Amino acid sequence: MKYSKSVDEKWQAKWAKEDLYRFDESKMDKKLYCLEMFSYPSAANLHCGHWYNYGVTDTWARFKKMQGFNVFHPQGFDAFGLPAENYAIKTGIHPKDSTNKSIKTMLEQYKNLGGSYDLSYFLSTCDEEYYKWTQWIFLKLYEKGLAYQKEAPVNWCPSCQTVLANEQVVDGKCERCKSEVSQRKMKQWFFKITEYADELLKDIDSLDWPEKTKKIQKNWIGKSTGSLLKFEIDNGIELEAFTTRADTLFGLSYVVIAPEHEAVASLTKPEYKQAVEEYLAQAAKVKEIDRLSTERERTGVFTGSYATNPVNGEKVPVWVADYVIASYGTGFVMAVPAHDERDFDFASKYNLPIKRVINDKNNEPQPLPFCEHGILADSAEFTGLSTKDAILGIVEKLSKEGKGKLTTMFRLRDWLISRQRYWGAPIPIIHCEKCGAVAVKEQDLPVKLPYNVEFRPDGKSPLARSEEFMNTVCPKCGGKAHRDPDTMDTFVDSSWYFLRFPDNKNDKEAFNKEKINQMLPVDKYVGGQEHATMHLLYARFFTKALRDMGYLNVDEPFKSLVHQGMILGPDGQKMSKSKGNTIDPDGYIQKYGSDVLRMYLEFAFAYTEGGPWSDAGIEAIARFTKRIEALFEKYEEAQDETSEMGKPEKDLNYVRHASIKAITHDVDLFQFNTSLARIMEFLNALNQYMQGPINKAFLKECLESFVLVLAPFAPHFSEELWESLGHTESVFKEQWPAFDETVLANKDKVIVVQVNGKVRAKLEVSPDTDKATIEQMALKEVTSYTDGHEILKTIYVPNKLVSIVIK
RNA sequence: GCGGAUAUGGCGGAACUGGUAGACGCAACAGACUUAAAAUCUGUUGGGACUUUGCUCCCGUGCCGGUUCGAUUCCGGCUUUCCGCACCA
Repeated sequence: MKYSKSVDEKWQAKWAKEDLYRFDESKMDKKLYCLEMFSYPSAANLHCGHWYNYGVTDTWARFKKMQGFNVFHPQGFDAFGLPAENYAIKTGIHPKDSTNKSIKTMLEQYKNLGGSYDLSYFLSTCDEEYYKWTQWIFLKLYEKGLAYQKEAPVNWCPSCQTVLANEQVVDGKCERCKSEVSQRKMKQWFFKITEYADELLKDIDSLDWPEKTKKIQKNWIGKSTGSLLKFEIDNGIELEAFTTRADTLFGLSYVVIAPEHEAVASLTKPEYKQAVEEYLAQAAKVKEIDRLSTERERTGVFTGSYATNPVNGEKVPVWVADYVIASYGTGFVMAVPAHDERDFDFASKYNLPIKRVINDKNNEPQPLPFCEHGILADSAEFTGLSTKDAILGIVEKLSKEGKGKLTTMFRLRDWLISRQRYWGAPIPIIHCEKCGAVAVKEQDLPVKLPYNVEFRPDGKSPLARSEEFMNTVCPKCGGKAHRDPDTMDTFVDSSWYFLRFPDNKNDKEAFNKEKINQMLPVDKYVGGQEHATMHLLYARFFTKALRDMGYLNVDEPFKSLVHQGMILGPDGQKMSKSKGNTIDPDGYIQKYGSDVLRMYLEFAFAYTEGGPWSDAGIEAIARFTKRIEALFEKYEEAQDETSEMGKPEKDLNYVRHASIKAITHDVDLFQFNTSLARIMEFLNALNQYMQGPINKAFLKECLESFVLVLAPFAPHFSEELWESLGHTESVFKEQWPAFDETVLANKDKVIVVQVNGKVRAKLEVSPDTDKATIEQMALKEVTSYTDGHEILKTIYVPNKLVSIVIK
């Protein structure tokens, strides 16, 4: 037998014919939901990243199937999105046509990859049967007050001609096309994810996710505890400021309002109007990216107004400055130059007073600005208190007068979901002149995307130009009305697809409650870390919102999460067409077969790390498969020379069980590289055994164990080997092999003897030797080191070592 | 700036809860087979020392220090690279 691509094809056909990977909905007690983040349909071949994600995770899924789990392993497509639309603008090929064509070719390629998918659960987010329910969820969120429309400054990408969510802006640039994002005021739809900020934060701790991802998500939500303090302005209005350091209130020397704040005009005194207006105009011109820079010098102007310090009645000037962010907190802050770096710089520049009110923990004055916690100074009755106690004391005093309270603030903003583009799910809202924004009736869903549309983007959704689409009647009053021309962010589609998979054919509801409660959470979710603050956060939000609306009973969608690393070009650089260092997996499958590619990716890297592609590495795996073939050929020709279970048999049996144990442990943890290393060791032991007289029945048993542990790593190849051993059923119907602890325990142990921490001898002892005997043997072995020295103590670690400490 | 991760042979990477550092593989070298080469198989392979070439000794997991009988692993302080956040009050 020679493993090659034709072996792949043979078994792929058999699997399909047998429907081998069918999920059994009757055995829910053993269900295991294994999911890779679904992919975007692309016209190009699968790239290394796809193989690394889908191929390698498939090994885990197959392993679990052999362990007796009823594995649910679906496959689908995140089919809406900008690339298809941009492609349409360029070529004139309709997104629907190009997408469906891409899906077809990609499905064919997923087959080549040998994935154990049950395609009867297939879904594609651009299908009407799917986006109907995306729209339905929008309506539910709208009913619940979790979807709302507001006019707000939004991130505008001039190249994509659409608004972006905060999460899609990276360093002031569009995450997708890297164009500089500008600010525009527009009326847009938002999802109130901030309503769930607290729970989203709190539940992170319960997740089996990479610590780093949890940290990123926590930071993104960005909870900070502090207080809201009320400042009376001399024009009669009251403004609230958020601060984490209410203890510094006696050091207040001015307050600052953000330029975008609506109260700016009302509190600007006439004689300062010109200066303030000039400043606002100038601030508006500053590019978002510059404004984000911490290097930039802080600027501002005095408004002419004064605010009253709520704790002591002192009047302080009100300034406008763009170092205050309008969208965080209240857009209005108190400034304590002595104990805040920004305020210190600003006060120094504009000659504002700087008053020390915090000393260090030993109550010693420190150079300013001193931003740490400490002991209060010069703060009336609070002098001498610690920062912590002073915050409580001051806020308590203020709260009695209705001027302050403890609170929490989040960095997280609401999720802007409107997109001025065509290829997405239309927002199911109708705008009526009389009734305003009116929800489309549920029975009228889906709001279908019209096919005949002019794609040319001009800042408005292409749908806005489609008369056929736009013109409709108001569901409330029956009068003339028009549809919302925007579509939803594609992250909306992917925020619930894992809920649709288990019930993908349901035409009555988005998913059946009972079914989804049994199927969720996803037990193992595998995909890139770049989704830490977008997809993974949005999907959690949807799950919690749908739970609160009574559609399911799970708190978290993804119980356990794994991020695959990235496969780099052979030069160690990120693969990119412009660098010319891309690797096309297709050629390698043609040459070696898909199992070789899969095993190469598994063996060459730590899964969560990834690393540079190496032709020598894949060649090594090809040799590994050849060595296996050679072994099996040799076995077939071998004579049965002994029926004994002598030392060679016992040694091989030990390696066999030790390998099974190690592989079982490692695959479970996504440690494929070490798993394959153990399989190689097992192979080496088999080869060594075959050099002596052969007990053929025993050898066959060992070869069967070998094929069983190899099967998830090399599914096609293993089927072929399994068949060659005389089996007629698929190896994936077999149980994952068990290991025998007694075989492992009965092996002689090597005990290391250390003297003062250095290895000086090794003992080989039988497993039943007792501690006293081992210590005696150890002492005898190292007399040349211990002679003439006093032995202070002896440490014995069972099965491992004896450590002798001498003077 | 803040937060997190990372650092191990020529290379990819192992090392369970503090217990033989370098598993497994690549590359390299030597040998076998061959007229020869490729392929294959076998062996060696972290560095150094030697007036005992050894079941030898010393050094060695980014750097400096500490805890411990014993540290790649724990603690403190640096450095590198990568990542996240970044005027968040």
